[in-house]
Amino acid sequence: MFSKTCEYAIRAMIFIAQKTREGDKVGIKDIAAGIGSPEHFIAKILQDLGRKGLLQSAKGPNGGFYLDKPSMKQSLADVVRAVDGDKIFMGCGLGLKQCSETHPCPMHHEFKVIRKQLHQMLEKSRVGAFTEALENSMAFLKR
Amino acid sequence: MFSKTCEYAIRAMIFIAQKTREGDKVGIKDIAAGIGSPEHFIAKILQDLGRKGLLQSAKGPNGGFYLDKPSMKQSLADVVRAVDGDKIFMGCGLGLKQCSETHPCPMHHEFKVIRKQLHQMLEKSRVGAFTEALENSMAFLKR
DNA sequence: AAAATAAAAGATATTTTTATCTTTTATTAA
DNA sequence: TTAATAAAAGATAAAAATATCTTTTATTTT
Repeated sequence: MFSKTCEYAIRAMIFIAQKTREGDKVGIKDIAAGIGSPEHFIAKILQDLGRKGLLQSAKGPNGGFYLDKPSMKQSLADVVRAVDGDKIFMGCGLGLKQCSETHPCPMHHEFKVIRKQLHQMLEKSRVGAFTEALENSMAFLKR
Repeated sequence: MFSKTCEYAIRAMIFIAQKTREGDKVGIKDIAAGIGSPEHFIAKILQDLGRKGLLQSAKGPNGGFYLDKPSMKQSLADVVRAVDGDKIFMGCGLGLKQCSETHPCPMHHEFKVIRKQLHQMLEKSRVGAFTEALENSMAFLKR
């Protein structure tokens, strides 16, 4: 459904949000360990998310990644869009570039329903809103 | 959503079904031209689908690809499963292998709803049932 | 100021997906 | 039974995604 990069990004954002709530910044090693991703790979992904303003970071001792107030309120849809773009929300299910509302492919309307639901579901899910669910199963962003 | 391979496969199956309805077998070149795919690439994909029994083919003059009665009734879900496997229907939205009904990731239940709908939609769509929709817009399986 | 810490950036490597090219096998028709 | 046709199979190539390693820059603490 999403690229691996995007899956890692979502898991990392949720993980960082959780740590931020606890009042901590969190380093790359802890994030990689916490979500079960390759360390250098998630580092690259977070650099990119940082540049795009989806998360905050601080260099040096006691540094690490964290989320400011507005970042905590971002939706999973925002994360997906930043990483994979909006083709999952907009693109044709059969990969046809010319497919559109006025010039629909044979499956256009069927896919439209699914996409819309996926979109709404991801828009509703805020990265900072997983605390409760995660408290018992923090281990769960791994593997 | 699907791999490119899978998108081509779906488009080709619908295209072949249409030609079969018209009473013709159809060659690789026509298929490639008809769905806007690289010729050799779709050839490989169809070879694979043939081996798996999703379509039929005949070598030699007047040969080509076609669908027998049972093949015409296959669903798009069958095609997707044959090409991309069932991870799109079953896998965790966040890419977590251990995620399951009894040990769900934070987004498990939300994704479940979407997946189920996608699954049902694809199960309902038969490769042989696009004729009407396509008659006016056959050009549409291209690009 | 110097040493230590941690992210940012840059470069390289591996794997997977997508695409292409060539040869072989089966079938038909003349 | 030979020539032509068309898919099957095999081999190779290019591009994209995923992963790793090294160097640099910014920050903090001593």
